[in-house]
Amino acid sequence: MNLEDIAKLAGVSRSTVSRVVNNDARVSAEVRERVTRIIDETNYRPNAAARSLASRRSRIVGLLIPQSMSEIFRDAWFPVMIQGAMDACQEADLSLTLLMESSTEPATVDRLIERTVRSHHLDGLVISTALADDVLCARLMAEAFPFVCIGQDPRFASSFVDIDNRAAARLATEHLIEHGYRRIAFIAGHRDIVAACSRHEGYADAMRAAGLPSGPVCPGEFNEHRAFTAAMDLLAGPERPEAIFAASDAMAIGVLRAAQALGLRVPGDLAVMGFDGFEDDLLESHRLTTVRQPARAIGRRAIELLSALIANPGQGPLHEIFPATLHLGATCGGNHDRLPLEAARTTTALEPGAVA
Amino acid sequence: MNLEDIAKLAGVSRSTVSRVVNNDARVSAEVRERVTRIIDETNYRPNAAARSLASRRSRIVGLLIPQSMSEIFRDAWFPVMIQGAMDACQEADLSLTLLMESSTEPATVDRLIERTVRSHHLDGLVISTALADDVLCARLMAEAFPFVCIGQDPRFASSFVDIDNRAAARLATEHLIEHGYRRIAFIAGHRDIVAACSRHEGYADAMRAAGLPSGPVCPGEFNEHRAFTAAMDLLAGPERPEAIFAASDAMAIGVLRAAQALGLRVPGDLAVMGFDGFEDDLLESHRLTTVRQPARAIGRRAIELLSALIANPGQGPLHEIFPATLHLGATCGGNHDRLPLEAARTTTALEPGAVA
DNA sequence: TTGTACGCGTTATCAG
DNA sequence: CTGATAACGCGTACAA
Repeated sequence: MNLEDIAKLAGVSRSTVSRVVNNDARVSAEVRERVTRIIDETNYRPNAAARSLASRRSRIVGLLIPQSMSEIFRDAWFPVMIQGAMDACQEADLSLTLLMESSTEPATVDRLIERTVRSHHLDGLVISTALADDVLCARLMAEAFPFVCIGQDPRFASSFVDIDNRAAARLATEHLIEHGYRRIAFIAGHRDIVAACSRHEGYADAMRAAGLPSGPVCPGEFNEHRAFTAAMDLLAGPERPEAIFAASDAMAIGVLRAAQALGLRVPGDLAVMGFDGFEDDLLESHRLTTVRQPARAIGRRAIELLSALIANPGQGPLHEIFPATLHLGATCGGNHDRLPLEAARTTTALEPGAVA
Repeated sequence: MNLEDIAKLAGVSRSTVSRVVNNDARVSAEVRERVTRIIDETNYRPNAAARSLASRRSRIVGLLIPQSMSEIFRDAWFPVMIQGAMDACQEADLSLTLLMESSTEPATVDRLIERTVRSHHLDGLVISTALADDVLCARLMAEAFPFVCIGQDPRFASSFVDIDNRAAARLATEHLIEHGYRRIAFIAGHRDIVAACSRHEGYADAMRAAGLPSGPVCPGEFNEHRAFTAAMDLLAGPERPEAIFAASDAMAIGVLRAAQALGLRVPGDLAVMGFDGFEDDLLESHRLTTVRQPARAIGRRAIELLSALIANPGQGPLHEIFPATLHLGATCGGNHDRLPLEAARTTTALEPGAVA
C-alpha cells in the first residue's frame, strides 16, 4: 500500500493524498473525508524512508549521554530527564534514539558524527553535557547541526537548558546558615562536571557572604557509596561539621547512612541538605531537605528547543534556565510546617531565547 | 555529495561506487582503491534515507521496555542488558532506539505498531517481557515482524533469550539447604513477571525435594525498599527464618539492611542469598552470595538473534538459554575459598535454535 | 482546490 | 568485473 494505491482508490492524485496525510489545508472537506476513510480502511501508513528522502528530514532526534549505562543509572537524574524527553518526542511525533559515547576521543566523536550527522540519520541532537565535550560541540557547530545542551557550558555559545546551579546551591547554603549552622561541609560531585562546580561555587558564595569559612570539601562522585565514605571521614575527624550539604540526593543518602552508622541523629547532631529532588519516595522516606530541580521538564524542554532549531535553521542559540526550589524536609532542623517558604525560595527562571 | 558525484570524480558508474561502499566483492582492487580514496577525500557518506528506501531496510532496531523509566532503573538489570544490546548494535552497524510503552492497552499497542512496524521505521524489535504482553506479541507474529523476547513466555512460540530461572533458583536454594538451613524464606518479585514466578518455582522445587516446608513467601517487587519492609516483617515474626532468598540483588540488599537494623549478624544469625549478580561493586562491598546471570551477554545475544531473523525472514523461532552461576560470597556461611564449586554449580546452556 | 512532473540518493536487476 | 536503467515511495514547485 502506498500513496499511489490510495490515490487510485479515492479517485484523486497522489498529491492530494499527500496533502491529506500531512494536514495541508488546501484540500476540500469532502475530498479529505473520502481520502481519510480509504486510508483508515486500508490501514495505510506512509513509508518513513521515502518520507525522509523526499523531505530531507528523518524525524529522528538523538539523546547523547556521555557515560556508560551503569554510571548513568546510579542516580534518578538521567532516567527522569530521559522520560521528559520521550514525552516531548511523543507529542511532536519524533523518534528518540539514545546514543552512548563514553569517550571524547576524536575517533569516537568522528564515528558519531559520521553515523548520525553526515548520513542525515538524525535531525538534531540533545547532549547531556555531564563531562566537558569541547570536541563534539565544536564539530557540531562547525557543521551547523542543530543541537541543544542540557547543562550550560560557558565555553560554547550553544543552545541549552539548565537550572542556575550556583544560585540554587547558594540558596540551600543560606538556608543552613539561617538555621544557625556554622561548620557546614560540602561534598562535591566530579570536578569535570560543570554543574557540580557551579554548585560548589554557590556554596562558597553563601559561606563567604556570611563570613564563614568554607568547610572541607570532599571531591566525590555522584553516588551514594562515595558520599558515605566521604561523610564517614568528615564526621570522624576533628571539628565535626554541624551540617553537610551534598551535591546530589543520592550522595545525601550516603551521608544519612554514615550518620546512622555513627549513631548521630539527624537533624539533632547533624543537618543534611541534598540536591535534586526528583525521587519522590526517596524524599518521603528520608524526609530529606533538598533543592528540587525539574528534571523531567528539563528533558522535555530540551526536545522542544531542538524542534524549534530544526524547524528554523536560521535561528540563533536558544536558552532556558529553569527555577530550582528549596524543598523542606526534616533533615535540617526547624519547623517549616507553617512557613510558606517554597514560593519565595526559588531561583529565577529565564524564558527561552533570553540571554543567560 | 552523493553517489553520482563520487562516480563522476572516480570516472566510474554509480553502481560501482555503491558496490565499493557496500563491500561487494565484484570490484577490481584497482578500482576499489581509487573509489575509496575519493570517498575519503570528499568525506562522502551514503544517505541513510535513500538507502533505506532502496534496500527496504532501515538498519534501525528497537528495544521495547514495558515500564516507566523510573521503574526500570531501580535495578541494574536493564542498564546492563541495554549496554549489551548497544554493544551488539555497534558491531552490526545498527541503530538502537529505546521504545517505552508502559501499558498493554490495545490503543497504545496500536500506536506502537503503526509508528514502527507499518511505517517500516524499524527492522525488528527486542522486547523485554517483564510484564505479560499478549497483545503486542500476538500482533507482531500476525504481521510476521521480526522480534526477540528477553525472557521466555510459554504462551508464545516466539524467539527468545533467557536463563533457566527455575533451575537457577533451585540451585541457590539447594546451596542453602546443604549448608544446613531449614527455615528458608523467599521474597518474591512481582507475580506478573514470568521470571519472578519461575524463581519462586525453583525455590519450591528444592524445598519440596528436601522435604522442607516452603517458608512464608512475601510477594514483593524488584526493589530494595519493599524487600526491606518484607524482611522486617519476616524477621520480627515468630519462627524467624534462618535464611532468606531474595529474588534479586537489590532486594537482597534490602534484606541485609533489615538484618542490620535488627542487630542480626549475617551469616551468623541469618543467611542471605541474592539473584542477579551484575553489579560488581555491590557484590564486593556486601560480599553477597548470589546467582549470577549474564545480563550484558543476554542483551547482546538478543540483538544477534534479531539480526539473524531479519537477514533470514523464513527463519523459525530462535532460542537461547544462558547458564546462570552460583557466585559465592560471605552471606551464606561456610568457607568456600577452596571449593571449586563454580564450574559445577551452573545451569545448562542451550545454543541458539535449540528447543527449550 | 487539484493535478502534473520531477527530484530525493540508493539499491537491484540485468545485460554486456 | 562493470554499467545502464528501473524501481523505491513520497514531497513539492508549478501549472491548471
